[in-house]
Amino acid sequence: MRVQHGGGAARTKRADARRNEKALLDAAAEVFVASGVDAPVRDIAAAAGVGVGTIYRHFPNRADLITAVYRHQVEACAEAGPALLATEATPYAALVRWIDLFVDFLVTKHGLAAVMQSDGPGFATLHAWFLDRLVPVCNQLFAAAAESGEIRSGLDPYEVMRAVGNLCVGAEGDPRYDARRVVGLLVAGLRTADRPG
Amino acid sequence: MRVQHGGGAARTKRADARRNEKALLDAAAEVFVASGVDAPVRDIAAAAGVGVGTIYRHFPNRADLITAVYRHQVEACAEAGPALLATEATPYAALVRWIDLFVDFLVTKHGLAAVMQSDGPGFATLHAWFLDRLVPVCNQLFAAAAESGEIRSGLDPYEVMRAVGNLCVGAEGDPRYDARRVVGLLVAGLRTADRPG
DNA sequence: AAACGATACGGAACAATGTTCCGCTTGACA
DNA sequence: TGTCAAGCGGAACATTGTTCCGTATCGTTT
Repeated sequence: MRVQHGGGAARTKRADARRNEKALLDAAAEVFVASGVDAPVRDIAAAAGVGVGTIYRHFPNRADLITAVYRHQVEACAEAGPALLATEATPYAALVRWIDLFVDFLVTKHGLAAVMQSDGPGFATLHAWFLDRLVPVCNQLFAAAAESGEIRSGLDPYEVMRAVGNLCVGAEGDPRYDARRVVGLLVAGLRTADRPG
Repeated sequence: MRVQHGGGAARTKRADARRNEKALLDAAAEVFVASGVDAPVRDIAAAAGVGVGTIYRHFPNRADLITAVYRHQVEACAEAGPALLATEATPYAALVRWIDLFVDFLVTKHGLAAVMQSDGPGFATLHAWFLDRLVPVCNQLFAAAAESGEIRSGLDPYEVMRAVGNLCVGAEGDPRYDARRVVGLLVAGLRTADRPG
């Protein structure tokens, strides 16, 4: 008899399936580091020692695999927002540090930023998931920094997050382009024209 | 006897070849408008009424075709720089208007911005050509605006141009993301913290 | 006008890559 | 141990950029 059955509860998965899923996630993470996020599906399958069919059984498409690989890190970034707000001297300082965190995350994953704004069918999911998770956090930081008069009001967190993501595209491999620096410029543009103090 | 021969002068091309090249450029321009810059090569060939081989005879790869299609518009944008500097009230105003021009150009060509930062082998050419032509113009505007104390000094035109290009990626199709607005934020970040007047 | 050779053309064929399909294998449970 | 749904491997398919080569065409020469 099944451990769980019916009633809408999650079905137990076979042991080999669980094992393969983990192998896949680990292999994908390694391959992404070595060859970039746009590494061929076949390479990932080979690295995990499974067939391509197995990938697609666990992850409906490439984007879902990418999502799964980075889920924890995005989660950590999201959770860092409120923490920074509590820790830093001012809301604006917290905002700056949080965006730094996000930029570091994107820039250190070869090609992740590029894939984030790809308009392929499956990537909409990835895109949406990232933003759904992070935009509310950004919104909270914006609200606090606007409240303290350090940044303009009326900024759209979604739009700014997308802008920051876009600015991270193609960093790495071009010593003349520093994503952190240009994001710094953008964040400077967020400040109120007339600042208190 | 050949009209021109030897001595390094350009070889005369056959009449049908010239005709096909023009047909190709016209067809490509139309297809790009209708289906985006990432339209399949076959579609362009079909629209021009030629075989794919003919495309590759005239343009070594997709990127070269794209370059050829937009050459005139980029040229016009480059030439607008000095003109604006002469026309507008202040260098900063000229800079703002010029960047607007560039953003409009990128945003109205579906997918052009996206392809600009693709790291494919052939796209390096496209990328390089755009920047080679526009960075000096930007540099001139920056120099003037820095001179008048309206923007920070030490800004790298190449880096800022790339940033603006990146910000244009994926505009269109997302009513929540307005490239012009976020570029405005970035440009605001260029201003000196302490402005005269 | 006819012949000829270089130029150009068309589209089949190749390579890379995401995705689907299906016959075979295997783990879980009776 | 027998059964069978869950799971697996990898061949096959679809799409797209690019190359190749046999054939057609243009421009020149006779």
